[in-house]
Amino acid sequence: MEKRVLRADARRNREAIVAAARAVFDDDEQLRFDDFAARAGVGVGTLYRHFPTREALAAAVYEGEVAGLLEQARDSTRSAGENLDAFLRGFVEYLVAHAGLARTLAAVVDPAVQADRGSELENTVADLLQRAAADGAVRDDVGVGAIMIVLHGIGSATDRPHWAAEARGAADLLLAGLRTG
Amino acid sequence: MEKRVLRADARRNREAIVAAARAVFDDDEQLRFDDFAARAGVGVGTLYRHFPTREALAAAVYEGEVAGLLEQARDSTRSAGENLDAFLRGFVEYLVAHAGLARTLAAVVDPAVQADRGSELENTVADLLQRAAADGAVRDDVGVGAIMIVLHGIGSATDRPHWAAEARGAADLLLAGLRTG
DNA sequence: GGAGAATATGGAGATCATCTCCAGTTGTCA
DNA sequence: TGACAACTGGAGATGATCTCCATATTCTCC
Repeated sequence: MEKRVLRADARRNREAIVAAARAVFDDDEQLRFDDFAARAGVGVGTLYRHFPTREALAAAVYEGEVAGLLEQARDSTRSAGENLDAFLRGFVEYLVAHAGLARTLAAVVDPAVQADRGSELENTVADLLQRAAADGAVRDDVGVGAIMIVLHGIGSATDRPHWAAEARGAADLLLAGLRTG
Repeated sequence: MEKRVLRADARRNREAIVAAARAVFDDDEQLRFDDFAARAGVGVGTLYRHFPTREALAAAVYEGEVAGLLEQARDSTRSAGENLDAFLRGFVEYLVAHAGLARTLAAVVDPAVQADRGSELENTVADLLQRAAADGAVRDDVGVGAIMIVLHGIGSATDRPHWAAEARGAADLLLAGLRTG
């Protein structure tokens, strides 16, 4: 986890790049990596300094996107079981609504990277799961990993003809499986 | 579905390429596409004529691999429910045992391609599912797509630290979800 | 507010994987 | 065995990726 403070121009450029990349991904445009620089009004060198690989760029976009979702994750007026349920369904709906983004990110974000850094997404799901299990709302012998795998599957299937419906089906299956004693 | 009969030398080369590729994938070697040709003792041109893209090559390997698994899919001494259960668990075990292969294939075989051509794998799962549902062994409101998505997630998660365990966990969840009324 | 020191920039061009093309070889069939 | 179609191999064109560094911008401290 880097601590270095970026110079003002560096931060500005970094943000411009991420913003441009998010737009490109969301539109599902297929762009040469170099062109992301042009989109952001920045030189190639700058792009590469901030994001050495396509993956790094995708990870940065991903982080920003997920942050928004995580905020709604915990709602104290609901039970732990309801929270888990709502979050997972919400996540799937988000993916469905942003297929382009989901496609790019799934294709490009290495699951191992997310796992290594204990991604916030995974931590949040782990927490929701643990609370729901403690409440007896779901079984307690399932790891977060299994859930992450299913989520990743959903995110990487955007090209399937009836993806949206199938994604919801997979989520249903997942939640039904969790509720099993 | 091609019908053309290949000349003897062409068939020989094609098979050599697929065999070499399977070995490379299984060892999880990262090779320039051109080098697959050298591995198979064949010129680059030949490689490209048979397999215009990396995906095409992966698909050929994939087809060969899956064929083996499908043979064991139906066992008339077992109930439809048991068959589905056994096949899905067997598939996961196969992936676990061939992580390198699973990684490459998942990374490279476009899910849409599989879906378009009604891949044999999908057809088989659909059939097993339908029979199990008719038997009342599993719910009847789930499409194959949902299952394929989970399987794809399992196949693409090979880089996660505790992949094997998590893969089995995901399969458990899937099967438990299917059994729900 | 100005003189360094530190940090960041951009884009020309090196590098390297991908893919095409076709002169030559091999297999097939009568 | 000859004639023709099918197939081969690999040199080189193509085009994306990434490096390098002379120049520019920001920061710090007096």
